[in-house]
Amino acid sequence: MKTLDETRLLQFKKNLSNCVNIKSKTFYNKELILSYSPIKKKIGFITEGKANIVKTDKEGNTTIMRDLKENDIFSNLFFQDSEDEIYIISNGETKVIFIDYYNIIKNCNQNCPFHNSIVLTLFDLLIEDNKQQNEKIELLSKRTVEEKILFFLKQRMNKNNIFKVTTSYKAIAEYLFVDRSNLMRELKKMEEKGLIERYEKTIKIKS
Amino acid sequence: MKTLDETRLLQFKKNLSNCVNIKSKTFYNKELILSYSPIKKKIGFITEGKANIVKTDKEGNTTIMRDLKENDIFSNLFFQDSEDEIYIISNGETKVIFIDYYNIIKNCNQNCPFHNSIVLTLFDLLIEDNKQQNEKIELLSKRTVEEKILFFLKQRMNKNNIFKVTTSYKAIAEYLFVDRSNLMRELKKMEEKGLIERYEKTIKIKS
DNA sequence: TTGTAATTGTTGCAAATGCAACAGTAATAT
DNA sequence: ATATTACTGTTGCATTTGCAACAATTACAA
Repeated sequence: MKTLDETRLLQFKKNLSNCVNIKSKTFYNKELILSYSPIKKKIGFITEGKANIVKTDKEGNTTIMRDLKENDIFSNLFFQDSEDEIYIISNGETKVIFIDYYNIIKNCNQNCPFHNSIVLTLFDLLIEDNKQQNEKIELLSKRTVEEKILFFLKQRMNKNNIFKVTTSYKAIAEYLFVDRSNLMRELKKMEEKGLIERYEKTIKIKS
Repeated sequence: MKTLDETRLLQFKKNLSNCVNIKSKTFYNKELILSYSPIKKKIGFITEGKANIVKTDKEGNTTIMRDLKENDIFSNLFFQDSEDEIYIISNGETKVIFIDYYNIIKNCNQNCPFHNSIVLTLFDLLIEDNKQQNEKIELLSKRTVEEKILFFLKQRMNKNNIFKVTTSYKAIAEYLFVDRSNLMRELKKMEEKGLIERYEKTIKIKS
């Protein structure tokens, strides 16, 4: 049984609007949702759309650290001060609720009836995020590009073993932290080996 | 200012013993602390010593996914059912407090005065864990072994730019997901380049 | 619609990396 | 004290990977 079902998330959103000073905001494609800040501690919750956690190092190399989607949370609390710059960037139209960290640790009102429930849901959302991070670490622990691709595909394929590239091969390569041309080359090899079938942006996993 | 200072962690441990049905247990070197289980949902808190999150794939390859130390939390809730097996293994003598997940989501007693505080501390511990995971992802996003080594060393060096290998080079290679012999080779190259100085298990970072 | 920018697909090549093997050393157990 | 096991350090070699460059295609904006 999932700990975070639709009903609970709906309740969560309702509670939020009753309890904490929340701010809701809509972003369009490639807008900055949140950047590292030790001052304004915020937790964000995606109610609609998608976003990426993007890192840029001092040489200007950009990597996609994480994909975020509806019902995922993120926070500048998750990042340490670093040489690299880390941003949350919208991927298409994205609606976000911002929750002030201090509203969580301090009870918003005396005995606010919603507070407990909100904190517990945030707790479970954090666990869910933690799980996703572990998956990413597991993905990156794969030794070869082929293994990474297979792990990635198997995680995302539907019932019919089909995965559709909704973003781009470029984005996938960035997500896997591998060279794009090498990703293409490996996909071709995998097709020759019979591991996958590929028709443009549709991939069928055969193993 | 740190959100999780010594005082607060001390209070946390005290509260735990007053509130939730906790179990404290001591493990010796290389013992199994926790494994994946969808039934018994537990959160562990390390009060003394160190541990590793270790993954073994179906070919038997073992990788160290994370290092855990005093005041870190872990949970089988953080892992999804997977082909690979994931365990928490003690690294030397390790003391752990186990907290039942259901004791967190259900208030242990009516209006237990400790509960709120415990949940909030767990919340912050989760954020801290999240941060550490992001650091690991950032580490793995580095393109070359040299970059990985430097990132790893800079994170762990002391005020005098010294890092002491307390575990083993083998363990570090596993943590960086790189070949051990290649790690040694790169260390040698880095020494020749003047990036580091090395005397057995003591490394001085010079950049 | 047309021009511009972004993505895809491909390849040669150099460099980085993993693998295997082995000797030497250190740590641990008997 | 000695045997056994684990770790360190090194190397040759094959393979994988990233990089650079380019044409072809697709998406997007003026």
